[in-house]
Amino acid sequence: MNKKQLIAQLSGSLSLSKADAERTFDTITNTILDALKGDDNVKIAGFGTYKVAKRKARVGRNPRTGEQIQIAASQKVKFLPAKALKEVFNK
Amino acid sequence: MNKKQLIAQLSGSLSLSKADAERTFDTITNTILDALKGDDNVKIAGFGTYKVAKRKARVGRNPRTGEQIQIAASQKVKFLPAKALKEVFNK
DNA sequence: AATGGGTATGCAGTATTTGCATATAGTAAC
DNA sequence: GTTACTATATGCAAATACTGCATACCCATT
Repeated sequence: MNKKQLIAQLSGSLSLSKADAERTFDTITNTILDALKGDDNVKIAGFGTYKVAKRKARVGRNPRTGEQIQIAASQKVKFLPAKALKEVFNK
Repeated sequence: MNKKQLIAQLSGSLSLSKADAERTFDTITNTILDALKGDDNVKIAGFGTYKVAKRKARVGRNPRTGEQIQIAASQKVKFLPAKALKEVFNK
């Protein structure tokens, strides 16, 4: 399922136009992103937690040449599924 | 930021009552979950991809006792941040 | 306001994932 | 239709995930 399909489905479920559904959806993702940018974890009960994980610098490798390279520290968004979410898939 | 705070913020941004904002948000998460339950990955351009990762059974260990234990196969939801999302945090 | 419940943390050791460069193929967005 | 993004594939080192369990904590619901 891609974003377009998701929007189409939401449009139906929420009785919104597709444009409105998309705007609503984008507002939500932007709100979450803004919180994360502010180094604020986002906890959604029953769904999961978004958090920014700091990754240390380390040694990597160019798989094409085999050459070793230094990889800088970076950050990425992690999503930790809530307990309820795991149970859905393991029953 | 927890769900309540997120809902409050969305309520303002979207000019919805908190009850409506919450219903909208729940509809979205449920839609995503339903797709995942149907073994369908959810790709949100510019945000990320939710996918169900199947984990094989394997041998683990109780770190308290050192005892070896068999861990059953399981599934969990993985979120892979999109390229745009990584860039936000590494600039 | 209180209480129950989900979540974070720490612990040890192993299994798993990550992420590098880069091109291509496929898909999605506009 | 054309542009933009994403998945895939490759080898390999190091970071991280995962497990049971107890504690502390914060949230949600009554």
